[in-house]
Amino acid sequence: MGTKERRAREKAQLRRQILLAARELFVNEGYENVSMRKIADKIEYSPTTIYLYFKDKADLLDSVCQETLLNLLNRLEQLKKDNTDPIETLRKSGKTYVEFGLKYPQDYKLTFVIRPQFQKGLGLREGTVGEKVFDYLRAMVSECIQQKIFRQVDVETTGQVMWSAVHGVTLLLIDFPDFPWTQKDKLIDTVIHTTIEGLKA
Amino acid sequence: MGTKERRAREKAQLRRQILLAARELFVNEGYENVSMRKIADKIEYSPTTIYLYFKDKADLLDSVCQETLLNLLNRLEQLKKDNTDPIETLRKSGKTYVEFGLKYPQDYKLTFVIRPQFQKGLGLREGTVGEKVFDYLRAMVSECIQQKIFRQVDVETTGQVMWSAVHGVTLLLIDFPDFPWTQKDKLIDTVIHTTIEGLKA
DNA sequence: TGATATACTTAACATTGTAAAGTTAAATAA
DNA sequence: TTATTTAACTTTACAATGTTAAGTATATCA
Repeated sequence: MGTKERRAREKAQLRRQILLAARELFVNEGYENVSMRKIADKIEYSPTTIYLYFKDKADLLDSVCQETLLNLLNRLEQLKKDNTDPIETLRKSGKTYVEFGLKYPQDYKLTFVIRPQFQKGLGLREGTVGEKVFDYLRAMVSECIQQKIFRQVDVETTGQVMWSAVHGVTLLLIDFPDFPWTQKDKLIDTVIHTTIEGLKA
Repeated sequence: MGTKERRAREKAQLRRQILLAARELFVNEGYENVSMRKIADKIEYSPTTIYLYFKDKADLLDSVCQETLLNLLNRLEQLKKDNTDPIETLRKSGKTYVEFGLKYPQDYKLTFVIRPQFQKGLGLREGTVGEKVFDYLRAMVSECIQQKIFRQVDVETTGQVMWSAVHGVTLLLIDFPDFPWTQKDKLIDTVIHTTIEGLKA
C-alpha cells in the first residue's frame, strides 16, 4: 500500500525540480527576464504544470527566497561555533553577510528587494527563516550590550542599525558596479568597523 | 521666422508632458505596472508617439530619475546655506536624504534600485546630476576630515560609508514596512549618529 | 472490467514593449 | 496660389508575457 507514499514522493520531487530550475534561471537572468515558459522548458513540462505546484510566479519566487535565507542562516551559524569575543563574532558576521550578498547578488536582491515588492506584509512572521536570521543578529548584539561593550541603546535598535549598514553597502556594491568605489574590501571593512565603533559605549 | 522656435517649444512641451505623466504613474503604480499605453492614454496620444521622444521605457525612466536626483540635490543644497559646524550639517544632510527617500519611496527606488538594473554602466559619469550629489557629500565629509573631526581615512571611503548607512536604512524602511522597527525616527537618528560617531577620530 | 481521481497538456485571453508602415497636416518653394 | 517636402503622429502588427479554463490520458481503486 506504499503507492500513495510513492506518488507523494514523486510530487515532491517535481516540486523540487521546478524550484531548482527557477532558482538557476532567476539567479542567472534576473526575475523579470525569466518567464514561466522558460522554467517549463528547462524541466520539460508544460508551463501550466508549474501552477499545480505554485500559486503564481511570486509564490515561486518566495520559495526560492526561503532557501536563500536558509543558506545565509547556515553560513552565519557556522561562525558562532568558534565564538571568540562577541565583537569579533559580530564583525565576522557582518563580513559574511555582505560577502554572501556579493557572491550571489541576484539571490540577494531577489530576497531583500524584489520579494518584498511582490509579497506584501513581510513583517517577519513567526517561525519563518527570516525571523531566525534576525534572531541570530539579535542574540549577538544582545551579548555586546550585556557585556557593556556597546552603549545602552535597546537591542532592537542596535540590531537594526547594524542591518542597515551591511544592507546598504551590499546593495550599493551590487547596483552600482561601475561606481568608483575606493576598494570593495576596504569599503566593506570600514563600514562594519565604523558601525561597531559608533555603537560602542 | 519664429516658426521653428515655436515648433521646438511645442516639442519640448509634449516631452515635458510625457515625462510628467510617466513620473506620476511610475511613482503611484510602480515602474513594472505602468505600460507605455497607460502613459499614452494619460496624455491622450498614441503609445508609439512616446518613442519619438524617448528611446524606450528605460530611457523614460532615466529621465524621470534625473529629475528626482535634481530634487534631492536642491534639498541638500538648501542645508548648506545655514552652515553651522560641519558635523551638524552632515547630520542634517543624512536626515534629509533618508526623509526624501521615505517621502517619495517609489521615486527613491526608481532612482537607486530600479534604474541601475536597466541602465548598465552607471559609473557616475561626468556632468551628471548623480555626480553632483556625490560631490556635495564629498565636500561635507572633506571638511570634517580637514578639521580633524573625522579620523584620517580617505575622503572617498568616508563618503561611501556614509552613503551606505543612509541608503541601507532608507531601503529597509521602504521595503519592509511591516517589520517591527523600533521607531522610524529613532532608528534613522541612531543610524546617522552611530555612523558619524564611528567615523570620528 | 468499469468508474474515479490524479497529473499533465492544449488552447485561449488580455496585456506587454516596440518596430514598420501608413497618414495627415504644416512649412517651404515654385 | 499651388506643388512638394518634411515633421508629427497613428494604425497595424508581432512575438512574448502571466494565467485561466477546458480537455486528455494514465494510474488507482471497486
